[in-house]
Amino acid sequence: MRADARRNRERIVAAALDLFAEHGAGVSMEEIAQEAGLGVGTLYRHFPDRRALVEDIATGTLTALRDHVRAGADEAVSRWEVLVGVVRYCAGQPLALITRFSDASPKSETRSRLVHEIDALLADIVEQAQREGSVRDDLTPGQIVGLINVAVCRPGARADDPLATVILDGLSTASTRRGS
Amino acid sequence: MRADARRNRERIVAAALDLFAEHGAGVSMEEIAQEAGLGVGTLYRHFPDRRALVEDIATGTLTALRDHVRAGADEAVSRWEVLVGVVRYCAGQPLALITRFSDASPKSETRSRLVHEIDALLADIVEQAQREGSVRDDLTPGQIVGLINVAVCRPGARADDPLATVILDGLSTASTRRGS
Amino acid sequence: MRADARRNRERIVAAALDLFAEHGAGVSMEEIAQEAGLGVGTLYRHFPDRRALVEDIATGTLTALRDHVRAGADEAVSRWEVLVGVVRYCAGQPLALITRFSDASPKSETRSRLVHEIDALLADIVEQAQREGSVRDDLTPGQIVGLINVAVCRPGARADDPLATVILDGLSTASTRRGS
Amino acid sequence: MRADARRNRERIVAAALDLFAEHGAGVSMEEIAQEAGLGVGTLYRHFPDRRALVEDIATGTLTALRDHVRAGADEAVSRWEVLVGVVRYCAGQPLALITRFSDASPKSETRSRLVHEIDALLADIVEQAQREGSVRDDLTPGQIVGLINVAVCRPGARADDPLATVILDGLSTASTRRGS
DNA sequence: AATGAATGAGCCTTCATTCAT
DNA sequence: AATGAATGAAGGCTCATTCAT
Repeated sequence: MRADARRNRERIVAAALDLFAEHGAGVSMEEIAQEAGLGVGTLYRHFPDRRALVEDIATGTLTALRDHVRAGADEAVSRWEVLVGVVRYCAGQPLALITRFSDASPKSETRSRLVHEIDALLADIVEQAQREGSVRDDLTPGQIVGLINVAVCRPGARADDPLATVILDGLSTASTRRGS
Repeated sequence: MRADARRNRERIVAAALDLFAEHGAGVSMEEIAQEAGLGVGTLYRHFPDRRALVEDIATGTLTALRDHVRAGADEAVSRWEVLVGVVRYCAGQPLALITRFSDASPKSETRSRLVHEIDALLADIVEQAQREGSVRDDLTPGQIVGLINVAVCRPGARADDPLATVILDGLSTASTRRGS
Repeated sequence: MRADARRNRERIVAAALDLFAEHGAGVSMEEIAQEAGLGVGTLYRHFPDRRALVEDIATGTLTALRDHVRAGADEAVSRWEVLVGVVRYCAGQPLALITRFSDASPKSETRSRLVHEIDALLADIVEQAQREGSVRDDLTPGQIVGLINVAVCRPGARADDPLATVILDGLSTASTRRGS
Repeated sequence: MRADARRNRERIVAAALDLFAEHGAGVSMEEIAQEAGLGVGTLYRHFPDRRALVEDIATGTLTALRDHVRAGADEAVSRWEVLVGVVRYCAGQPLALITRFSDASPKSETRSRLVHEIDALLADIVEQAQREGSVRDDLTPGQIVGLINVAVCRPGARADDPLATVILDGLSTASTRRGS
């Protein structure tokens, strides 16, 4: 039964992820439970609170992102490729959630820490990319990380989002735009 | 009497604007009425519905923005200055509201129309700016408008927002960055 | 409408009093509202909380009792008559409430204070009664007050409750019982 | 296996007794099971119902009391001593339970029968005590039993409860109080 | 037989909306 | 026309009870 419980937990998270992504943070616990094919009680057995559920999803999403960035940082490819990989990864996720949630709940300690970790990792990568000459160096790494966040952490962001493309393109030194 | 009514309506809108900007979209009708110094009944005399109130605020904000952009377009200054003016104007508004509302309600016809109008006006200005040589032309006007929107229509955006600065700077041909 | 509101508040208290007395403290807010012929919302307009309602009832009942005891203390009759009057008064009330509530909620400051006030008033009266010779003096006033409380503050206590009679009788020096 | 089952049943009853006595009747089945070191399922194997559990506890407590009273009645000591023994016995039990439960559930047939049996036994003893001259005879045995119940069946009653002492003392003819 | 996960009715509470004054 | 009291649907959460393992 441990297996069953775990599966149910996963179902809940998946359902919540879907519903939040599609209908915003206003979705009711009942709806989430229903989408997961379970009773409310089960949902509350796994998460003591609505906040706990939201927190778990946000934390989970952010942790996965952090781990992805870390993994990317360790790969033996150019820093530029790493950055592009991160953007692509984010675009494949319903990261919109993170943005949406940040209004509602008072962002836990854990969540803030994760966000900072991710930003720090990204800033490192950007800095190295600047040194390797693939990213323009007239902006600070912090500014560039800000741009990446905006490009990627918006509701509705997608892999082929023109905005992401534009921003990435605008950061690259490889760009041959501009008469020059 | 008519004057009184108008004043009440304005008070309501102002109160709602303040509260939404400060405490998010969760504010109750009662709170809004109270902030306006009125009873709920009076609020409902002016707005049949919560949706109507929100819609009115969003529409009003967007209409003002459109008018501002139009007025800017008619001024005899460089298109670049017009763009900078638009960004500054937006930054002074609690435009965050627009973003916040866009999640909740299913954006009315009117609202979509206004957004399109604004984007079209901006695109025109951008195109002219590209012709006058003040904005880089390796991006389509549409892409650039997208960037401007992102820079400006986020919760918490401000006039001195580094991101806005960065994006504007990135769009300008005047920039001396990049060895060139 | 002020009048209406007041009447509704009174209806709520009366309904709660009835239901608590009859079915115990487990009665739901919905049931209370229904008994009062009102919607739940109205109940919550008058009492922010279940606790607030319970507290209000308990406090009201105890305040009335205290005032009654005080008034009795000021009357120019024998202290014995005052005691009998108090017992009769209590027996006419659904004082059972007080007892029942004392388990459930963590008895507020106000409530404790009222209980102490009442006990102190009664102890004074008892002491004077002992001096006037109408109450046996081989028990301390405190013990006697304890007996009175028990006689009177039980679920189901009534004016003609034999137990109250017995205890009063047992306290009186007038009793000619006991062969002597 | 049978032994195991019996032990579990006893654990459940003991746990419930403890928790009810300490935290009131609001304790959940889950908590009881946990206190007993068992799963809820096991609890429900032994008691089909919450009512069944409560009933069992009440019945058990009352049966034990009845047996104790019967045993006392058969002893070759003065009836007065028997009465004192009963009061002491009760005071050692969390008899408060009985009182608390009497509000909630509609007291079963069995329970009413036991209460009547006990009262009848006590009334007999009191009557004999009156004949033996140790208990005042200006009250009916029924009234005296009522007093004893009140002295003893209250939440928080203890062996050295001043009220019990006072009442017992008040019933005794041995008392030297009152000038006489 | 024991376990604890799942269930869902029911409770407390909030808030958009209506309506009597 | 303004007010704020009344309404009740709906949401979050608990807990007695059932059931799969």
